[in-house]
Amino acid sequence: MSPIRRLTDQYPTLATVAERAGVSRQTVSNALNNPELLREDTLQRVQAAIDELGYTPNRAARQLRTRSSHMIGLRFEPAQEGTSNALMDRFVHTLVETTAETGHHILLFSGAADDPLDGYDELLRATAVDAFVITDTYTGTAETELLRRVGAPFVTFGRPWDDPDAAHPWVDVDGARGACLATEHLVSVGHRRIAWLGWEETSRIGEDRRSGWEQSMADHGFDTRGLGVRTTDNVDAARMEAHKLLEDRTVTGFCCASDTLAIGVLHALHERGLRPGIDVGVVGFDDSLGAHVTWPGLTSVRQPLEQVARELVELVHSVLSHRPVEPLGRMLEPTLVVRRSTVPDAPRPGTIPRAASSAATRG
Amino acid sequence: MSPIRRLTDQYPTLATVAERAGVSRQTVSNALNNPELLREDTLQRVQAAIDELGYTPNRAARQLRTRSSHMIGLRFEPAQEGTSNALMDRFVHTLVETTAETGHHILLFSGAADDPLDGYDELLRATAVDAFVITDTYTGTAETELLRRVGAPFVTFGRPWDDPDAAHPWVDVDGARGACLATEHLVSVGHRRIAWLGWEETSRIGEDRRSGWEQSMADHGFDTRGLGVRTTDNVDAARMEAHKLLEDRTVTGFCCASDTLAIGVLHALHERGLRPGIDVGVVGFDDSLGAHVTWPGLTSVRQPLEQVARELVELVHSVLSHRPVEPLGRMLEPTLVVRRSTVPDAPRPGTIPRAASSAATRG
DNA sequence: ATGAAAGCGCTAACAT
DNA sequence: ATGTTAGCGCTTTCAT
Repeated sequence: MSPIRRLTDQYPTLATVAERAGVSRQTVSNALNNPELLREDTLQRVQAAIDELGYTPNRAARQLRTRSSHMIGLRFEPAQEGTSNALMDRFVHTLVETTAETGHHILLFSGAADDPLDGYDELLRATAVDAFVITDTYTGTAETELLRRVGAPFVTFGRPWDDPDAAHPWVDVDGARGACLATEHLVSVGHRRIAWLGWEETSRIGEDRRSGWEQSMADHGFDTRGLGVRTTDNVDAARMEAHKLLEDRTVTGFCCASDTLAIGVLHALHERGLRPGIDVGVVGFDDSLGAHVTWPGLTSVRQPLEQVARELVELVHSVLSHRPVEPLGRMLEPTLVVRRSTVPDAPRPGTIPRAASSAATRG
Repeated sequence: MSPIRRLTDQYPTLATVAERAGVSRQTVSNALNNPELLREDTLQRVQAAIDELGYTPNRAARQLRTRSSHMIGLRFEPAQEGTSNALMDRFVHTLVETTAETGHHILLFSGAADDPLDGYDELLRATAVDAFVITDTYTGTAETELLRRVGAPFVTFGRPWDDPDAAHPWVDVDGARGACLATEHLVSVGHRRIAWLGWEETSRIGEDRRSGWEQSMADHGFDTRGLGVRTTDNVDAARMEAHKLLEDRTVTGFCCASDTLAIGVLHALHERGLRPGIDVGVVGFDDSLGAHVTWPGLTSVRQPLEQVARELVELVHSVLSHRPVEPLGRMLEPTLVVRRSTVPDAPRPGTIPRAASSAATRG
């Protein structure tokens, strides 16, 4: 239990501790950073002084000397009305916890919405961060090119889609595999005519996911003609596309690129008096809040965001310690969360849990 | 346009700029921090050198000297399975953007789940943050007491419920007013027998919201006996309570403490063949993702989280510059977002938007 | 209006 | 195994 100390006091410094322990400042520093250099009894004496005084090294001083801030930068995009990083949340949580294990912190920064590079350079020049975690690789390669050019350490959530020269470590989740899991699940509960409801063709991630459905269908020898539909990621757009597809009464399965689209399908089923999970099977992608609470519960592909975060942190540490990373990329497997939109007797929908923060609780 | 510079080079320092501009280091420092001290032509020469070299002051050095990190700490709670700070997201976004305007950044940290104080003290001793934003005031006053005791600057999202001695600035949203809005809305569309479905009595926020419903009902002279129910914040629990309430066929309105509870009510209506917005009106609280996408769209109380964030940042600046804050607390008004669960011809449910980050998009 | 000197708290390099 | 010296890049104070 460290003693209470007011901010207006000076916090203890190395010198304070050194005097208290009757050693030099350097010895205290060594006790912290190279304890194996100290004799056992000296170490204990120093440690006692540190505890008594409640000493914690001044980050600024350490950072100035070592040129390492122990900060990892994460750009938090400007919020747009209606957007939400609900999933990001699981990811960021784990990022914060994992980096904390090595005394690192996450520094959130923003940048001009129209400039993906804004913010990075300044933090580097100010030596405010040691490395970046980038989560926007699907938008293009602008950030990664910039950071490579200036030699800044970084890792990405997302494979380098369009950049064969990329040499940075990355972690990604296999979207095609996710769609494959979804399709196989629909087949296993008896569906044969399974539609794909996905994003526009310009979405790399969307096309990747779609390829999993195509592959699965082909493996079973099922015809996909007329069953693959692309639209905007919107409940109502999906609802309307679903109505069109459902005019073909043989269509009984929907594999969707997102929970939003899947929920649109559920709306269409509702309007037609079709029973989700009984008459028609629907699978979403994200395992978002909507999948948890929507009636009657939405089966969805879930990404291992926690594992993504942990592996990214591991990669950051490798990069910072100049350890070679081999292989450069790690592809993780999504899983399927089964609910009543495909299996009638699956558990009931759960909660929008009261989050740990009051902002969520009160919301 | 600043020149490209590799990390392996040294970044330019004050000395570099001074040499380039033919002045002393101090003059460059003044150009940055007290430009009014310089002669116009000197200032321009220095500014030109800064631009040419792409100079940005080293944060560590500045921080060591000024004892100000320009960091604001925000504790990000450990993630628990199934929890989500979906709403936090809007809040944090705005926090990041607003603090950026004055060159501040948000530092995310974690702490042991079982110790609300963990993490704060260490950041203070390390002089890693200038101030904290606390979002957990409903859990108790442990953090605020600690920070007050050590004299650390902080502001809170949430009024100091149990702490008459609190002297810190805060911003909160009037939950009672939100429930009042919801109740009045239900009355305005013709409901008279309006039930309250809320949290357990131990929840201060829950009781505050409930009081708004009670007040509104009383103002209209409506009887609330048997209509106020408390349960856990869970879709299924709410579904079952709703069924009980709906056995009284005169009950046609539900005012809920959360979207989760409201969605549970919608499930119950569905199971009874009752039409939301036509036979029964339902209002949630949060305007969460679930409210956006759930069928047929959920009317919900929305908190001005963006404004909360902006006001908190303003308060932080006041505290840091020792400006007196008067009044200490600011209570903001929620608004009502009307959807089809109360008004049949309201706009259709929208999207779970693809967020700006790939983590969300891919999720 | 500009410059010189000192020092924030730490650690790397070297000396003992 | 421990101590001494120097200096990271900046701003504050004081001198010019």
